[in-house]
Amino acid sequence: MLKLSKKTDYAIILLCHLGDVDAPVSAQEIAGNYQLPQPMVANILKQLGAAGLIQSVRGQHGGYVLARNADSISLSDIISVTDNPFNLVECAHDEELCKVHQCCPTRQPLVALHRSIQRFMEDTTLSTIISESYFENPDAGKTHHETANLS
Amino acid sequence: MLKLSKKTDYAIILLCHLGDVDAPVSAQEIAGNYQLPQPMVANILKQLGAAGLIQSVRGQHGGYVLARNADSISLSDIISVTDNPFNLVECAHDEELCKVHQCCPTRQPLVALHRSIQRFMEDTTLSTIISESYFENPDAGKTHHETANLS
DNA sequence: TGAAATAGTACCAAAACAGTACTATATTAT
DNA sequence: ATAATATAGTACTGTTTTGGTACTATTTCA
Repeated sequence: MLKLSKKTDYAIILLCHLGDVDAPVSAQEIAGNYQLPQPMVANILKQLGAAGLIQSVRGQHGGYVLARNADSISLSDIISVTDNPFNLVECAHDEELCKVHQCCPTRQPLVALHRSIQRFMEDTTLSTIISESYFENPDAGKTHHETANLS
Repeated sequence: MLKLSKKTDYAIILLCHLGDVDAPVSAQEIAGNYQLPQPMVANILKQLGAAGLIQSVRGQHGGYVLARNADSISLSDIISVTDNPFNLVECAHDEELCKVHQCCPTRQPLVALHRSIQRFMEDTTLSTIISESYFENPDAGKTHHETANLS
């Protein structure tokens, strides 16, 4: 289905939160804040850490902080970690995967759609997301947010 | 995952084919032509028929023809039938589905992405696809195509 | 040394996907 | 008439993905 996975959905929320504070934030803290399943949140944070999008601080009072500036983390980066590298159609990146690229009636336009989406996701950064969410909700800068359930 | 299902992939191929000929084409004929699994092709055609995108002709020498002009069948129409109505995030259509739309940090930008993709899929019609595929491959008008495997 | 955190996996149930199969009905050629 | 060739409708199944849990080890600080 053409839909973001919950994992990606959650990841965006977590990253938005991290982009919003300076001190390390723990998995438990975020999970409690948005009422998301704690083990899931922990796992996603581990993955985001392994991918280098966030940095971990171990030990008591540890947690996670963004590894780079919010405007250098794109939606595409996030999806690559929590979903997979985006591929609307398999042949979008590797033309040879399509056995009949010589006369495939659908490749050209689908690859065009793929590129269009890809570009959008590269242009949309965490800071875009954060600032847009502020626009919709002036209170979002507070420490406490409510449950979120998007995708 | 953010990927087209095989069903949608096949559906586009089938519709392209139907948009290319005037006489009714049978499921068997198309399946053989592209070397796609015949029962799948048959099922997809049934679905497309039930949805009103194509018209069926029963009995011997029966088959399917497009129910409307190729430029009035959009990618969005197709995906609605073979995948589901497109929903990048659940709250895109029904704001109330998101329990915290008041302070959800991700809704605004994701809905923007949703709309952008949605619009692209509405603007891309079967005739767009067919003409673009011709541009890539001048031989595509022939009766016989090779196996296609996109998504 | 114990509490609180991350690190790294391994696991599991439920849903979606890809594909098959079967029965019924319609149309046409013979 | 009836056999052949289609669609119509629907139910089924194996595999993969998704969503979520659990466990063990390690790090850090009070």
